[in-house]
Amino acid sequence: MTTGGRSSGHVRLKDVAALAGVSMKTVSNVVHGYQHVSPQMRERVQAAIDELGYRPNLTARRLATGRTGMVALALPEMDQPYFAEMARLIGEEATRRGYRILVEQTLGEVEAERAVLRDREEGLVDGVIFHPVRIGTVEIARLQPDTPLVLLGEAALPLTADHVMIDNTAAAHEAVGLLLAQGRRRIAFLAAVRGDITASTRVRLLGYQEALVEAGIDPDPGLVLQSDGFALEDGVRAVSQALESDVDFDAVLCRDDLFALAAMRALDAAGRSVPGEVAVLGWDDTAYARNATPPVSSVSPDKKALATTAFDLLEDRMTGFDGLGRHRLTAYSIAERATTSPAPRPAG
Amino acid sequence: MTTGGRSSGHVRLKDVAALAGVSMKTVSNVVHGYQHVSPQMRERVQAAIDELGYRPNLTARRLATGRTGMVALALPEMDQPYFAEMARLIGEEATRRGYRILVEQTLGEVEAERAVLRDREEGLVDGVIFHPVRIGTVEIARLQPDTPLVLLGEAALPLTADHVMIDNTAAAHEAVGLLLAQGRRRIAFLAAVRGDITASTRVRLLGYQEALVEAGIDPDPGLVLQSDGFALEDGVRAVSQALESDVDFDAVLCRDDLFALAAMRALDAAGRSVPGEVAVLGWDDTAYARNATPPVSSVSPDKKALATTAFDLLEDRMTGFDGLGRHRLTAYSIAERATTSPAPRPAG
DNA sequence: TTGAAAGCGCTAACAA
DNA sequence: TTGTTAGCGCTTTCAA
Repeated sequence: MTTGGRSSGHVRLKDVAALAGVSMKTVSNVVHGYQHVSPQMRERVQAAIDELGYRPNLTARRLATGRTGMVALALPEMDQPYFAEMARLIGEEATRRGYRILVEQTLGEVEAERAVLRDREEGLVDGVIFHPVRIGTVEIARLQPDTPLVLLGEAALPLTADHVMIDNTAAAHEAVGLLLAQGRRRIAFLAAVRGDITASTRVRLLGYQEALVEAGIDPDPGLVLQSDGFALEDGVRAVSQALESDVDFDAVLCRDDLFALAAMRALDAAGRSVPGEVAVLGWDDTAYARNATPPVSSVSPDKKALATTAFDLLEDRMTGFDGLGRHRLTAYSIAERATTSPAPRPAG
Repeated sequence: MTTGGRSSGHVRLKDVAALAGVSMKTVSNVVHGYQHVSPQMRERVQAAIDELGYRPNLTARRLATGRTGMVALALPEMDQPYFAEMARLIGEEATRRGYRILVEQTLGEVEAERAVLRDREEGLVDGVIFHPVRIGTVEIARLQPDTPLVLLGEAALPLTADHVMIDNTAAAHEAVGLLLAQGRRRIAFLAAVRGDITASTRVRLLGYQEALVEAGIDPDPGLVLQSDGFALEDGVRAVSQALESDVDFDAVLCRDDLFALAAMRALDAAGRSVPGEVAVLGWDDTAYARNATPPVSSVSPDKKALATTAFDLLEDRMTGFDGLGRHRLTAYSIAERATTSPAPRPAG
């Protein structure tokens, strides 16, 4: 063993073979830890590898094997806490299983989402985990990618691709049930963005209604608060306006934790106490909710389970499974924190 | 033009050439939009491409060109807001320049960081953008990767690799200056994690001291608050303990926005008003700070500039530049929000 | 302007 | 157990 590695640019398998005086196959065997290699042979080859500082060229290996060892993760925005947390978990899962992650940000643009399916990942990755927000079931089915595909989220549920999510309707139902059990009666739903009702909103709204009706309460359309966009300020404005128009509510279920923070801010500005006068319940149980003061209650999808399940399904397909799309529901819970405490405390 | 694409598994360049009755080179020319191709030829080939639904195999292209079109982004954790936001920006920058991003989470583990340099990215990516937290200058210099490398953060500044950061000492200096200008005199520094003083902390602490001395104030070691870890709870505990031990301070500069939230929570629990009794200043200007109520002031590195500069340097190297490491400082500012307002309001 | 063919570096079937 | 060699699919020099 010499002092490692000439800093030369390219050391090829062939070079190692030449130096060790063996065939490429033998070197390959050593590189792969193949069983039937005599110890002395192994040592000789390893010495050559060390001396030259040889590293296999992964691209070449890929071309030869047809396996890339990479999985694409396509999601709207990496910096939204929910997606950031999912990305982290999926990344960890990937590492555990020997894959690497290629991230594709769609930024919620239709074209970018189409591109994910259409031509972007060709031969580049072994599979794709995709959280669409714009394109739906039909289009995905039509684009028929031949790369294994697993979908996340509520936007698209084609029969041809695997899919994982939590039961949003049930979760919303349960969330409202919790608020009802705590004595809330006028429960607002801060979820809809004007002119842009997402699939998630739709299914959650259903659960919201179900729970109310079940409790003998007539859903009041005035309690479905609409915002002009997805930013914090949009949420604040929506809640503030409701407050100013004397919309009467004692709880608000929010589309995500950001909107829960928005509700907190609007309520704070209006001098309403939380949870005394108004309970606030977020969605996704992200760092936003956990780290806020007071800590915000939130519907908590089991993100680890989502990540694991998605990868399970994907790995099936990457290793040959070719059946119809499978749909999995993973667990969720409701993280009860300070903003939904049942014991009202006096205002201000 | 027939109805597009047989759903066959593999369509090769060769197949297109055969169908169009031309050579592979011609097909390749069309695929690449090469100038000198007669219109009728182009049309004929394009028809064949459409008919077969041909998509170039990127892995093969890579092997042939030696260019992968991918850049690795190695960072500790994708779900920490600062890194999430950087990842988003770098991702956008990559898209803009025609690269894709391979994300490598080191989770702050030494071995993972070593692996980034050592053998993980060989032939897989054209370059690496790496934010180390564990390994330092010397080790990076020793590992000498032959892949173009640009470093982010304060941990390592080898002479051999490019590097981008903000001037942390100056920023801390300026931050403390701002607090002083607002009349604060007992400024705490919530930055150090016991037994794990990071490079960032070190340089910021320097700026903190400089500013105090400049103002004729003797730095009080008791005002350097130490936590037991990086989590919110650790920060809360550190601040609460200081409060309980009657450490007297009227401002606290935090190592990151999470610790600023921690300070807010501890202060809130102790009934101290912010910014009335205590000003709070975070670091990184992440969504945590922007979306909290009240909005938290924060030292704001120009993340866009960091991302752009990092990519500029990297692209230089990927296209042949091979000089010594270059070091760039990018802009920062201080985002003044509600927690540092100079006008104290009454408590409670 | 288009064609032929030699790689890119590795893998794996087949031989020895 | 080790060696030979034909691909993997695309690019690109050199010729035509």
